[in-house]
Amino acid sequence: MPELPEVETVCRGLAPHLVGRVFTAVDQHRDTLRIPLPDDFAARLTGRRVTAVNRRAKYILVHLDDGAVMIAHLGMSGRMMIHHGADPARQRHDHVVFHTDGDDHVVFNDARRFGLITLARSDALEEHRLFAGLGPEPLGNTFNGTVLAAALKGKRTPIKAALLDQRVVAGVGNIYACEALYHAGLSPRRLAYTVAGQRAERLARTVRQVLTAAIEAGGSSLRDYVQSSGELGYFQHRFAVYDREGDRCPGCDCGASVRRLVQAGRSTFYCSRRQR
DNA sequence: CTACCATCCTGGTTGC
DNA sequence: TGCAACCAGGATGGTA
Repeated sequence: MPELPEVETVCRGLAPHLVGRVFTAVDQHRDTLRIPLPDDFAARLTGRRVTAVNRRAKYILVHLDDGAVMIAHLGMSGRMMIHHGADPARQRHDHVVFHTDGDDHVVFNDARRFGLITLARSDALEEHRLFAGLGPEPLGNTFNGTVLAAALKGKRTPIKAALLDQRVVAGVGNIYACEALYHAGLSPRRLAYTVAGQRAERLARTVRQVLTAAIEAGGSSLRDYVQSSGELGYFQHRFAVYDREGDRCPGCDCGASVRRLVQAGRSTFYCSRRQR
């Protein structure tokens, strides 16, 4: 489920249930997700109080009172679900259950196991191998057209692929790359280095706008729940092009229809009239 | 550098 | 209805 808006939504859903709470027990049902869980994972969390929950790129960060941080990535199919009251029956693909001293517990479920959970020191996060090299946060105040153009300079790869490169900008995935390019009027095939100046300004702006609008909508729910509460995000109803092959281009009177192409093994949706 | 491919894994949808 | 092929929100590593 997860690009930046979905991960942000999950963090906001988790925070009220975790911040200030103590992990009373952690049930670990699997040793390895995308990477192995740390040694003594459950023991290192048990008894710790959560001080904050936030996000970097598509990573969920759960900060603990001993200076450790739990890093979680949802991959393609990961979910963090909040369960109230007594333990419900374990569901298929529930890998870790976090019990707190509150009324509820959090379950990490991931059918495909492309997600990961690990631990790091909060004072060394930016040097952690998962974070070293990540580009700017698109909703942060360091991201703008100038910064984007600098990251794209000299890159002869298609702009669509460049937006998916987490070193260029952190947190954009397949859906929002398509949407941002559409709103910027840029062809997904355009070579990245040609996006500079006004084009880069425009693209930086549309990336920011589409992500912000998606967060306000609670993210997008395709096949899965997004919000930890189990509610559905609804930004998918506002997609201009993503998964809309054959639909009329929605934003103008160009009369063209949305097309699909494959780039770097991923589907790209676009309007060839509007996007140049 | 670049493009391209395969890989990790499961499940839902589509088409015959 | 059965079954196989194909597709999926991500990231990485290898090859030419």
